[in-house]
Amino acid sequence: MSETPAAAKRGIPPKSDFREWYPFIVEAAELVDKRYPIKGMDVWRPYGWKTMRLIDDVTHQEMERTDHGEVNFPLLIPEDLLEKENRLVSLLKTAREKGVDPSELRMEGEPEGFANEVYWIRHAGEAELDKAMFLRPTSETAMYTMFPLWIRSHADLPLKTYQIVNTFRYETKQTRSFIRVREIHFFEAHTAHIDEADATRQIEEDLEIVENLMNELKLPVLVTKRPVWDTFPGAWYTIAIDVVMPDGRTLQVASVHHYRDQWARAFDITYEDASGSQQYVHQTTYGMSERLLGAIVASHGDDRGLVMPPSVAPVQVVVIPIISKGDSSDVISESERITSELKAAGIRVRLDSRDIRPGQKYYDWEIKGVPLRMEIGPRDLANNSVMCVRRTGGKQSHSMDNLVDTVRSELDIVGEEMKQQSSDHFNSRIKTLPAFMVDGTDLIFDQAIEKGMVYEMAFDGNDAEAEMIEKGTDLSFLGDSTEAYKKKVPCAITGKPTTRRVFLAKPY
RNA sequence: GGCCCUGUGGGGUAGUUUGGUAUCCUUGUAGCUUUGGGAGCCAUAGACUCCGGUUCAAAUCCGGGCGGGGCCA
Repeated sequence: MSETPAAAKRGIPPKSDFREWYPFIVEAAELVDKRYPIKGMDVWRPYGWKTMRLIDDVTHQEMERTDHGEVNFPLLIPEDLLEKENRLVSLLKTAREKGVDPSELRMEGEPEGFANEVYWIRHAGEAELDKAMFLRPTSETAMYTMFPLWIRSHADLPLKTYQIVNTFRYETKQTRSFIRVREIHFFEAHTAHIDEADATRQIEEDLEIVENLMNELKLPVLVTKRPVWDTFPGAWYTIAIDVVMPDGRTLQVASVHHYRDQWARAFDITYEDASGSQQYVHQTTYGMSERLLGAIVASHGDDRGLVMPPSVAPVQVVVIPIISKGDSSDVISESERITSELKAAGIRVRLDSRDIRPGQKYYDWEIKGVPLRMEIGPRDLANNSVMCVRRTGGKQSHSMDNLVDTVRSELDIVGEEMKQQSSDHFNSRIKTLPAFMVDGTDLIFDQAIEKGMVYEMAFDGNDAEAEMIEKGTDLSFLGDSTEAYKKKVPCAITGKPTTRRVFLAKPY
């Protein structure tokens, strides 16, 4: 990919230099302003916030469709609830360790959970508080304090709730807009069920929601069950959704957790079943964040700027009048007319009537990723036509008649092209791990491991063997693909036939 | 968590070694030209991260805070 002269003039780094391109583009497209003086806390600008809101709209629609109720919990959580969570997490950790062969154990993980990365509130004015509070890093403890009050009998189940709120994590590592931030625009769904099987059905519904959403955003994803050592603290298992970024590293954009009745036991969430006895509920959670926007920026953008999926583009169509001397009033009035016609049809359209040259306008809207540009000049007017330019490429004159239909189909084409391009990239970044031999703790590969790739392999080994592969490849286990191999394949390390299909990658 | 590097107009930079007048590009604004389907010219605006120290004098040297980047665990 080479830098276009126009892009160079505007100072846009080529996308192949992703580390430079990404931070430049999020500011140049006016998604955020990073100059706010706290690390990892960007200011959302109107264009960025509108995009996020449109992504949230899709989420809301899916929640509505699946009968989740929206709630809104307080930002602050009292200290003792965190201790409750920590006790649960360490209890589970111990249990997990007991159930596994010690030789297979991995000596890592974070027994403290979120404790080290929460923001504390210990004072009100100068006075120290009797009861310290913290800013939610996620809302399990807050919600599960209320769930026992809401759940009495089996008739109250399933309880399906969600909220879209800001959460806080004190990140010490390098922050990056949308990808790693300290104040997170967060979506979390929390459900409670009558038994494990019903909770499992919820997990399936969640994955269906993920599929719908990713289809709207034109993002191909890896869906994997995380390895035990990478499971969310307190979860029975975790299914994570990762996007493959332009540099081949993966970005986790969503995760779904099956808690079984583990949290219910810690928070005493019970219901009375049909026979009159008390039972613990089984719970799930489903989380997503502004990383979705980060993935859109990274996946679809090009050397000239962003490319917005039509479903969430704040401006789907920009109308640019090409003014010429003399009879410019016709061009302007016609531009206004088609703008209101499209607006009336529910299309997000903007008329750019600024008194600057058209070329300047093209650059501005290109960098913002507007899917469709319509140019109207005297020549078009004479032919009863408009010039349509797709952000994904292609320029075509269309009749002014049936304009709404034309725009809809042009937007669909942009969406299809985005889908095609992102899945081409996705497929080109996934390879089968080359065969290797084990020499002590070293791995000797037939072919070199390429940087910037996601590798898949058949795997049926233990944790120690997994760790050896991670060290030997300098990649991390994402986990078991939800789409296993159809036929049994020999495990890459033990040779045992297995259908387990594992992905390895360098995660963000 | 440990170690190293770094901070100059809105954005990107030169200058820091050797202390004294801050460079260029971009952007903004005004104007000229072009009369507009991705132009050019001129003028102008705008900066040394903060606090302290050394010094006649600090962007420059020293210490600390805050911010940014990298490497290791």
